[in-house]
Amino acid sequence: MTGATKRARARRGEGELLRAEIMAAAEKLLIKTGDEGAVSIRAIADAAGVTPPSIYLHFADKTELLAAVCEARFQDFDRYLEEAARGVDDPLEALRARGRAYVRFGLENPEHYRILFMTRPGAERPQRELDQLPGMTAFSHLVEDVARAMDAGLLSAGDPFLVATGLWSTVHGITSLLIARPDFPWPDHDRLLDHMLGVAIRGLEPPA
Amino acid sequence: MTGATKRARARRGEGELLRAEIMAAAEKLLIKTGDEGAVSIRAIADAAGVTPPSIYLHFADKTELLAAVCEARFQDFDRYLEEAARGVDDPLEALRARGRAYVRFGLENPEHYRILFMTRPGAERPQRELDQLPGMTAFSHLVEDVARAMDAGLLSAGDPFLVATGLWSTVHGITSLLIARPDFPWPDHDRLLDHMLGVAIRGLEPPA
DNA sequence: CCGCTAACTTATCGGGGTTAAGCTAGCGGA
DNA sequence: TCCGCTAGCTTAACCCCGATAAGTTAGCGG
Repeated sequence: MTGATKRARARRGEGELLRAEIMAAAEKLLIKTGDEGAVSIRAIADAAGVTPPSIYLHFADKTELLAAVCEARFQDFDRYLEEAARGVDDPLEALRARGRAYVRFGLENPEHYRILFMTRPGAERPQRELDQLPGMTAFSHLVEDVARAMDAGLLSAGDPFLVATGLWSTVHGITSLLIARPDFPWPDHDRLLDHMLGVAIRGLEPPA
Repeated sequence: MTGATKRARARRGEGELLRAEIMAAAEKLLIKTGDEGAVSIRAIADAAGVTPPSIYLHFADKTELLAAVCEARFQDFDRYLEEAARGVDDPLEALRARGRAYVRFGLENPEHYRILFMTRPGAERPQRELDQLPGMTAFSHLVEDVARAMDAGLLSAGDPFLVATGLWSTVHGITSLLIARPDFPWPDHDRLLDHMLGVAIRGLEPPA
């Protein structure tokens, strides 16, 4: 099954064009099949109208390709969360909006989410600089928001990094479980999420 | 690299012996390598002193084998959690102990945990009966504990199933993130976990 | 001693990631 | 105009994988 017509060779100096076309083909396959396993080097090459070894002219190996695809998608992540929190005055409501957006984004891009946040980075992926980690700017914004809420006295004072890490773990927990175990008899997703966000924020509020 | 000496054929009527030996070999490989990808049918067969097709006399396919291995390990799960909660009088402290034990078990069996709770069940694994899901008895015990704490007035009244699901998501969140993203600059694990359990329980307590 | 069958093995298929080596279009220069 | 060089690919191959069809062998019942 040859997917695309054979691609014409790029002109001199435009070899990088193929890189983008490979990523686009991989992205399309990843979304269409929703299964990392179905996104093979051969299938990607076929969809891009190219032979498999061509891919290695632009990516060291398959994991690097998939990482590039997922990270590209997750560059929208921070923007998406900021958008959701924008215009929400109450800092606690902003945190809630951010959490809801996080889960929504994960469920709308389940395979990207799975690859980035639910698989162990093999020994191949070297230790990356902290601020290079995908989603790190989004996390920084979360820490800032938590700190703001603490300063405003809406959350009890404490370590903003610790609290933000806990909130991240919480929204990741529900996101990843919904992705990994769709067969579980989940309560209504919004009801569960609102419950969890309510519990988390109530647990963080200063004692009355 | 031939791993084990060639295994002697089982005697008549004892064919089931091989099933256990295959699972033992797979379990050993899974723990030693810590990588599902390294646990190939061929490697398992080699370690068991058998040829690859023999495995298919006892398991329909590879996922069934790995599922059997992981579920066997997780039969200890419920016992492990109950043990941790036993003898703790305060129901809230019992919940805490249960949560801590959950995370500990996951981190002690990361690859088992990953396979069972961090991968999408493919279309191959059919919808299982609810009470056949691995870890389901452990979850039932959690629901009961939550209901008891509500009855005792230690948690505000509500839907025990919803609350238990939220607690599960919370401990799963920290467990799975610690497994999937060891490169993140985590706070001390115990500190983070205690913080999260504290927040969750405080958020569930009846208003003072 | 024969035959049946449980408990395997041999041989093979199609597909995967990856690499070494070859080909070719087209630009720079003479 | 033609040559050579090299960017941008392809051809061919290797070794691994999961899985299956068909064959073999050991040992018990008669």
